[in-house]
Amino acid sequence: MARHPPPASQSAPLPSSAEPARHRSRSSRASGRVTLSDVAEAVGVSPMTVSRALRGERRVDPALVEKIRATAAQMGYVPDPAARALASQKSAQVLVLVPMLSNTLFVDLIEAVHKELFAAGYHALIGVTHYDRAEEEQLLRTYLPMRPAGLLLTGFDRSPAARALVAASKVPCVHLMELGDGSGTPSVGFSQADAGASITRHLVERGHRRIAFCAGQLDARVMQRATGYRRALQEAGLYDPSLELLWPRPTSMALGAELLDAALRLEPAPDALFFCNDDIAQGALLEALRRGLQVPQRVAITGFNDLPGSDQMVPPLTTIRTPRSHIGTEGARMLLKLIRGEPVDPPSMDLGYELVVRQSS
Amino acid sequence: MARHPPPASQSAPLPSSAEPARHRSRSSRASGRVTLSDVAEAVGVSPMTVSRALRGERRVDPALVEKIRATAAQMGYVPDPAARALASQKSAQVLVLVPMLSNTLFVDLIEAVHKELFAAGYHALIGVTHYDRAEEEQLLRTYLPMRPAGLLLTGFDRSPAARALVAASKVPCVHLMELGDGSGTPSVGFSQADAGASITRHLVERGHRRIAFCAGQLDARVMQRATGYRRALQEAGLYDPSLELLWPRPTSMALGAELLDAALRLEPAPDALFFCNDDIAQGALLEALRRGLQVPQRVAITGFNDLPGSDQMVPPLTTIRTPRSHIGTEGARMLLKLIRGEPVDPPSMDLGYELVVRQSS
DNA sequence: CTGAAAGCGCTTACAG
DNA sequence: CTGAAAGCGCTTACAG
Repeated sequence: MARHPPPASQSAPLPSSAEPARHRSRSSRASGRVTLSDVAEAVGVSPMTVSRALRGERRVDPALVEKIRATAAQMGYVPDPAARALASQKSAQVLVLVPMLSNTLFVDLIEAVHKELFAAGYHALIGVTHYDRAEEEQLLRTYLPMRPAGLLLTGFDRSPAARALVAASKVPCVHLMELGDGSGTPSVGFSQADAGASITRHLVERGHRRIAFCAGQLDARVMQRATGYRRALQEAGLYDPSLELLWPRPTSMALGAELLDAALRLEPAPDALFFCNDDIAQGALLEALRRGLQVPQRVAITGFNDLPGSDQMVPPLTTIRTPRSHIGTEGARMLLKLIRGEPVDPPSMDLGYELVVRQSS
Repeated sequence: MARHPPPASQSAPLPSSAEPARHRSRSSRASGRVTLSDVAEAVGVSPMTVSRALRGERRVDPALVEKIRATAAQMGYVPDPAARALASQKSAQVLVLVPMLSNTLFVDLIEAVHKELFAAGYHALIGVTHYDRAEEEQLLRTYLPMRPAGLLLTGFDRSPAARALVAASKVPCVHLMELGDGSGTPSVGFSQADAGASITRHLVERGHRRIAFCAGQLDARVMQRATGYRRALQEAGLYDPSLELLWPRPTSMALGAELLDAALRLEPAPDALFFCNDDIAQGALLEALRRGLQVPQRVAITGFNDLPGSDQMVPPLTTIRTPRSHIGTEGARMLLKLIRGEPVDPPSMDLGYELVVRQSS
């Protein structure tokens, strides 16, 4: 093991920061990679000490740490994530599963998650389930063997097999967007049902009496909003099941136009439409424009989520602003705590929502 | 190494597919993980043979392969990606860097890339640069040490340091969305300049004489579209630099409204506006609606990319449909070839674009 | 077609 | 505060 020539790099000029560190030919590795041992040899200590120093572990002489840090930087040493993962039995990756990226809601969520995680030295590995239980299961089967440090899942609706995979992996996991059932499962979100009830009540207060619920996608959260809608209308004595348009098709602006059309054909016609998501509400608003239908005079329209463009609509859309960025940040923080073995006292964190009244209602 | 009790799992019932395979207590590993050696022992061959059989390498007795496959499946064996990466010096991850996820253009790109890569056994590791060279550099510094099998980058505009990192890593790399400079750099995209010229010419043919170019973000591809715009107007003898509104701010529907306002204040006023992206064009269309400004009679409006909603606008937006899904698919395929060491004969693949004429022009 | 040996680059666990 | 030993779970390269 002593076939290295004496280290010469210490007197070498520092590489320009604009260039990647050159690989040293003095390395014994065929890969040309600078390893922990290379650094250890250059400094004249054991690899273990370098490992400790670089990871900021206690119990290393501060002066030595400084020297090791400097030498490592100068030599362009970068830890090998694969080796680290293999030795420590865990990676720096956090698996983040969302239903869809075309809904900007989840883009906001991911951006916030990434930012928080990256700052803590973790990487977000993003998986998209397309609202498909089988796909989610496959993603878990594929990525769980990578020993992610943590797991961030959207909601609670998944297959028993998926649940079992997560449980068996013992990887710390936080659920986002919804609140748990109080059983102590870590989650960060808000009450989708309460939010649905809130915007429905707003419509009732505005004097509307025949309020339809127009939905596409029909995922778990949409159905929770429907629950809130029902609750609010029942309380007001205005509930009529024939006013629920629950279409399983994926949402889009075009679907919103179709839903508006269908809703207006109901007899007697509704005087207000609660769309389960802003994209279909926007589509409905544009369809109303095309038809010359006055909103909200002829029919009020509301959405959910406050997505980009909703404030630009004609008229601007009344909606529920959901705290997805905040959820991403707090969800990541909670996960980080779990990863570190710290306690999370309220395992379920309610971040609320906000009714944004604009001119469409 | 002979401290295992005799394998009993062969007669054990197959685990229900709805449950993850249980960890065998007979494993010598503290991690409880089923390893290659466990499978080898159960079958009665060497770990090397199991490794070869499971990877589908030639030169293994077909009958043995079958037996190994079955036993591995029954035992719930899953290869450890970290160990594999460490031993083979490369991972199954492909690093995909895009500027922004809030532009659905890149979501479509990523979806297509993921699908193609996943089917080939690779995983897309997504990084978002936010149109920031420093961020891109940092992502490369962070993820390149993971030894990704390949690299998928958006465009060619990056810092010299980023280029150097990519080159030094020797990781196969394909550039997406733009075409190369003909120097043989692998790329899949289309000519942004030609597309910009094409839609400009369309406006000229419609009889417009004062055609403004309204842009936000001003990334490399936007500026290439501007180049095409200029070229087309110069050819028509209609070029006027004062008609170029180049705003560096990030695009949004609200910015589109502002750009419309600014464009209409030009003197003499333009009769057509070419927006560099559909989101700002949509914003402009809505602002025109608010002002009661007739489109296209008073002013024609066109966009770029054909994003969701453009066909729903009032009036529907004339735009350029860009083949991002196709680019994602073909880009991933080209990368897969490079990874396998196969030749890619035209290293630059032009997938074209399509002028979509609707009612806004 | 199959296997024994060595090693990938780290960290864990145990000593001192 | 520091280090020698062993091992994480695979694959490469060399034999046969």
